[in-house]
Amino acid sequence: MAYKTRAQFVADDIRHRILSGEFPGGTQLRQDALAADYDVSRIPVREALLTLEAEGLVEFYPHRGAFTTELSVSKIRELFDLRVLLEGHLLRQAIPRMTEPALQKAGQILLEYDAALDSGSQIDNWSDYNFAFHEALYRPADLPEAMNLVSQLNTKSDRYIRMQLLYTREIEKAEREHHDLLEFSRQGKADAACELLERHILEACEGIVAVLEGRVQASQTPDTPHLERQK
Amino acid sequence: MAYKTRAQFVADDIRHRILSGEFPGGTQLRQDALAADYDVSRIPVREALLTLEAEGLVEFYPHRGAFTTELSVSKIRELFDLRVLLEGHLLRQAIPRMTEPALQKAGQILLEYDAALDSGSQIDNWSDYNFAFHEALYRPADLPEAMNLVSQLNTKSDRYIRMQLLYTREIEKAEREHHDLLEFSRQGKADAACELLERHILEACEGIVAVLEGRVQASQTPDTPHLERQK
DNA sequence: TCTTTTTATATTTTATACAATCTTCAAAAA
DNA sequence: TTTTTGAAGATTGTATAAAATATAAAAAGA
Repeated sequence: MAYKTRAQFVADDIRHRILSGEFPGGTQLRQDALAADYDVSRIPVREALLTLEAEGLVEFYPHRGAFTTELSVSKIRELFDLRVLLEGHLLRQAIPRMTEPALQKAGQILLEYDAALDSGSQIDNWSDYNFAFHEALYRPADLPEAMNLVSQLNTKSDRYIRMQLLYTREIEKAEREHHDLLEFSRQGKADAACELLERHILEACEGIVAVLEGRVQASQTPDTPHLERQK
Repeated sequence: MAYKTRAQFVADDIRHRILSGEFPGGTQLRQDALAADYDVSRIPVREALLTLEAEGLVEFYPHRGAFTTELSVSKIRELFDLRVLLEGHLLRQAIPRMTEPALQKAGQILLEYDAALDSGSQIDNWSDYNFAFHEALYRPADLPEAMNLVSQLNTKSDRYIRMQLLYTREIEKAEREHHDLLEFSRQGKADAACELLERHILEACEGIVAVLEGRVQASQTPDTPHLERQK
């Protein structure tokens, strides 16, 4: 399937490369090199980078170029706290409005992934599945702006979630919790569901923080950001 | 003071023109015309429009151009509900961490605006003052990501806040509530402050909805969006 | 007359070329 | 030895020009 514009294609691909860890935090993204990579001029590359800047994955320094951003532990904690707040809000609005087709849809996504899980490591796809399930769960709330914010938060933290999954084997646990979450939702137990959701998110957060802090002393010091943070 | 790049200057100015109502929802923003306006080429204009797209003020339709977005009543309600959620979170975190200098700063902003209020209509500046005060109040929470989301929500709803202020005389009431908000914060009364904040935001929302629905039958039918909404 | 196809025009999107800015590295002065 | 200055090189930011795409208007067929 063809993309609408080259800028969009390039943006999607660079995003993937950042999220997959190919471009770690602090690396400079040279417009020339990327343009050559995709065999396009620098203009669509520039537009792609601007899009990614808006998503928080990239930061522009005037006349110095674009660099991938890096999140501190405190920022990661903040992002996950916000996820608790917003996703809790969404789930609480969604549960009373939950219809049978919506429940079916969410259940189907779970089953599909359960099957995929058995066939081997699917870390690359896990983020998408994860988000698809949560989205299906929140859809009945019919709050597109809130969903949009949640999506933003997910994009920003996605890199670190992947990293955690590479180091720990928490996918199965998350998957079990997803099943419980769906069951609570089916039964209309909003309080129990939200409580579980909060634990679900915060424990993932702590897992990431543990990996981050563990990795710092496991390998050498990680790449420091190439530039001092401005402002 | 000079801007860093032309694209940023153009983005700031177009944003202002959208928020001030010069470009109502649904108007097409032609790159040619804007480039001529600012006496620059179309590329910085394009980049500015991309920035504004990320902020939700503009939407691109591939090969058809950029159009200013328009919010439905339900979307406005959703935005203000999210403001309640996030700003409540921020205020609650901020109050226990409130220092004397922070309180002073917020108080100073209030006094400055009180003074400006007497000297005449300042609707154009009110949004900035309003945001500056709220920001000062939330700053002790030290949650930049949350502040960022709040800022986004404000930008999106700013047009409608201005509109309300043009039609109703609610500035004084909001100003009184700001003083009360600061007083509760000084006294460490988090519950009372958050409750007031919630009322403060939701009443503003209802004011906007009233104006929107009133205006529709006051003047003729407003400009319909030039394009059918896609997706 | 109505529908479908074709052509034309306007606008966006992308490529190429140029200008402005920043970084680097060496050389000179303190 | 350390600091500062300045020119070369590299990279970004912008302008102009060409290509691609969508809207509209016109023409052909049913």
